Amino acid sequence: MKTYKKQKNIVRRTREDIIEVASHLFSEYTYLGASMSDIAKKLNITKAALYYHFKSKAEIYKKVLDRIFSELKSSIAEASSERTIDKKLYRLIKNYLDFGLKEKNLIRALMLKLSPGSPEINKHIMHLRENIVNLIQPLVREVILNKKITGESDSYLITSLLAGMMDGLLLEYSFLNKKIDSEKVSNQIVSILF
Amino acid sequence: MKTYKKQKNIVRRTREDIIEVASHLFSEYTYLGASMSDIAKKLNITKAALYYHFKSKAEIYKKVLDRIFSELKSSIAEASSERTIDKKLYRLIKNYLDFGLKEKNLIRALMLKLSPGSPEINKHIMHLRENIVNLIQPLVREVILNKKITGESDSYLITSLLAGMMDGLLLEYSFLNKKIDSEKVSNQIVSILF
DNA sequence: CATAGTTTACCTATCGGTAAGTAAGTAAAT
DNA sequence: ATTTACTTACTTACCGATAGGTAAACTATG
Repeated sequence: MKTYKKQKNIVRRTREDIIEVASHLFSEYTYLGASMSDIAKKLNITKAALYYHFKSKAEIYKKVLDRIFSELKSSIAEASSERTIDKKLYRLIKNYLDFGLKEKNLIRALMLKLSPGSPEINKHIMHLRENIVNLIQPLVREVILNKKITGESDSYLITSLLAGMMDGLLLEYSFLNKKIDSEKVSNQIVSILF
Repeated sequence: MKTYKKQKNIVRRTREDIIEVASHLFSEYTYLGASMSDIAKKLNITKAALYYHFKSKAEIYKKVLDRIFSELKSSIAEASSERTIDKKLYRLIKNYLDFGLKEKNLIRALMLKLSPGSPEINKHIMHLRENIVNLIQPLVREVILNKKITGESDSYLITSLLAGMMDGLLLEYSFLNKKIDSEKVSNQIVSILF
């Protein structure tokens, strides 16, 4: 039996480093705009080394998206821990906005289907995107039920509006390089929506 | 002996044709995702012919964006012709949504800074984008003044929210390939916002 | 015949990706 | 303790394909 131990004293985190660096480059220049060479150069390794750790560019990209998604997910989950529904909603919005501001560019890929090219990647994004909507919708439904919103409203549309509003806002502000006061804006959205 | 394509009675509008075709390809595959060869192939001409009409890929792209922008602009302008403020707002939203649905993908480039690469193009988009906000904001301000919206609201934020909501919605629906009932949604937005 | 419009043929740069080689470490057998 | 077998984590050097772009020859038409 041959059990090879992992190397001890050296902290091996090349894979994570690659994802980290790739994350920045993809978010800045999009999937097609950032090349494997670019990523390698920024890491001071060769392109071939990337292919030692990942089997393709698409695989790196998917891992990048997965990382962003899981961060966003826990950020949204945090909101559910609030006690009152109003607070939940407020926290959801604020966390979402804060997250989007931090990850300025990459969230676009996740939200906005910015990956041309392989259907494989599109499918992956589609899947993540659905997950996000599913995270938000229950909370919105809860709010609607609680507030007894007027007839026409359905939770799907409201969720779309809410998500759209947040995404759009983030884009607007990141586009113009404006600062955003997430607390103020969150409050405004809450008061506007319900 | 080479036989070149017949081109006698046909109307020569190659430049417009190029912009038309490029528009579709850019919107479907983004700037980086659509190549000059792709454009040429779809037009049944050669790549070199493109360079007879345009000096670079970037120039074609800018012209494409300009065309989209002017269409959007007149679509927004239409709203101002309505008599009551409520109607204006409704028309603004509906026209914007309808336009966005028609030009599904390209509006993204205009709205969402999807062009990596040359700063030249980014600058161009920035400029168009500002113009659009400037078109919308006066109407929103008018509505706010008229409705005497509650204290905290300022027209810039509301405009951002509105634009964001519309862009976000369009993306959401185009992403999921859902049909959108622009009348219903427009009404919902109006009633939610004000 | 002049010229607008197009094609052919080609350029260089870069793309994603791969084959082969290797220094350095690890684990087990001698 | 040394050797042997093997792994890890790379590098070098290259591949075919394609990118944007250009020079020059060609063709159709007014």
